[in-house]
Amino acid sequence: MASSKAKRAGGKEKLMAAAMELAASTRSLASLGIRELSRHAGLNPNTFYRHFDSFDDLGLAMLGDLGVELRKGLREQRMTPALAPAPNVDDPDTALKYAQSVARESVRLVLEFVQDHRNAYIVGIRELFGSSPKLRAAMNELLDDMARDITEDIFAVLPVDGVSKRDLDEVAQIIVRQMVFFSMDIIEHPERTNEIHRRAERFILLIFWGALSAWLPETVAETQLQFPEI
Amino acid sequence: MASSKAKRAGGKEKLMAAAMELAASTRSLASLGIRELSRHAGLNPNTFYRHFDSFDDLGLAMLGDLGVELRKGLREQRMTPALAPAPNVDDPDTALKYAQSVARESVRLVLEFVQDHRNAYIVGIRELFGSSPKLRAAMNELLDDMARDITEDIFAVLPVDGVSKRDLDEVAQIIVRQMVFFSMDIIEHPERTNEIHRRAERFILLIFWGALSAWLPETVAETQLQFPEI
DNA sequence: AGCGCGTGTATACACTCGTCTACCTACACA
DNA sequence: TGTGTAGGTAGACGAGTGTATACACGCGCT
Repeated sequence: MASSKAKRAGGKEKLMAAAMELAASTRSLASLGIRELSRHAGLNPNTFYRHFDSFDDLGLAMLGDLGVELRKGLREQRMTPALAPAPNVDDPDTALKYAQSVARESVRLVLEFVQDHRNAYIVGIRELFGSSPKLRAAMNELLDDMARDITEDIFAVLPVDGVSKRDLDEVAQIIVRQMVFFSMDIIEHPERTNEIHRRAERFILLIFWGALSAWLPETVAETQLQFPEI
Repeated sequence: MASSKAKRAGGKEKLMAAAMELAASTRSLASLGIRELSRHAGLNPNTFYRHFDSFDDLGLAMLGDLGVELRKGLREQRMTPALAPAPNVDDPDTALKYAQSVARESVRLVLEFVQDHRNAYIVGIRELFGSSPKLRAAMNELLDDMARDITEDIFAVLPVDGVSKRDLDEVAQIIVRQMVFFSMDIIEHPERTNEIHRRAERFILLIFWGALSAWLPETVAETQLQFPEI
């Protein structure tokens, strides 16, 4: 890779990087011009055709990259500090503290990732509701995959009886989708980071609280659990 | 209005209608061309300049229209059938049924509105995450206003002690935002209408269930309320 | 009657766009 | 050593773009 003459030095990557910059700061992916893009990448317009058939093509490549990086980044850090000590689910107090720390840790993880990959995220979210059906579908799939990741992780750690994977997945999807909004909030208002983290944590605990009360009412009734103040 | 010669016949409205069609079916608002737009509206390109300074201008006008129509449509139907009989909040069973019918009615209302205003919704949601900061801000404001509407309505009907308006507003915002996704789901998959309605209802009940258990735990503990099967 | 103004049109100019054809160069491999 | 091929460039074409200037019509004034 990377020859001495700086010739074969990955025009594809340059194009994708340029596309990310332009799409994040200026407009949607589909509305970029081939010439504008190549100009920004310091390449000849025709080079685009060497690597991509269309802008959907380029978009799919970018979302693919974002997806693997995101899921990898989240997965590899998921089973760490907060989750390492397998909790005693029967003791309500530790279970609550455990859930709270997991929520806090997960929120921190995602939102920091967002800020570290600002441009990629902007493009991704934009295309989630953008004009290209292919990109919309790809982005939706990515979100659903993330939800499934969450579900599996939870199931692996807490194989709760009486809660179907299907129900859990529905909740996970709700969370992932809501995080899209929180991500956008933090991108647009980085100065409100603390508030946004707090709201995201509250939301997650709230929905799990609802799920717990709905699915395992006797557990909640028996133990006088108190929703934490956050 | 509307002269005999069909001359002064509202080019502004024609342009906005054409913009809605094009933006919904083809691409984002900002990437429309003036010529393309006017052509689609059957007007001369320069006519655009008579009415709008920029595409942001046009977008703001469209979102403004969508906003008043949406909020009006929802408000005027809010205090109807399901809510008319003021419920007995102290009787858990009727309270639950009440909440359930409100949720179902609200979901139906919103999602039917979405399907009746498909194009407007597509444009609105697209610009919510689009490239124009002004339009993003306007759309976010619209959502927050809707959340405030909900909060006020709930407070008017159920002035629950021990629950702050601020907390309730946070939940309302979560709901409104999640409904954006459900709206998109129903636009993209109208054949799954029933499933999507069910999921939306479940979500709303779930989050309220969580809020109830979190804020008023004794109420839930005292009465053996059961989360409904839906 | 005369005038101003809001609205819509016609034409023209300079520019950018996507894409086609042709050419160049470095590497892989036989 | 020769050759095929992937990656990158150059130039040109016609079509479409934003917008400026100038013109046309109808209404509400005074």
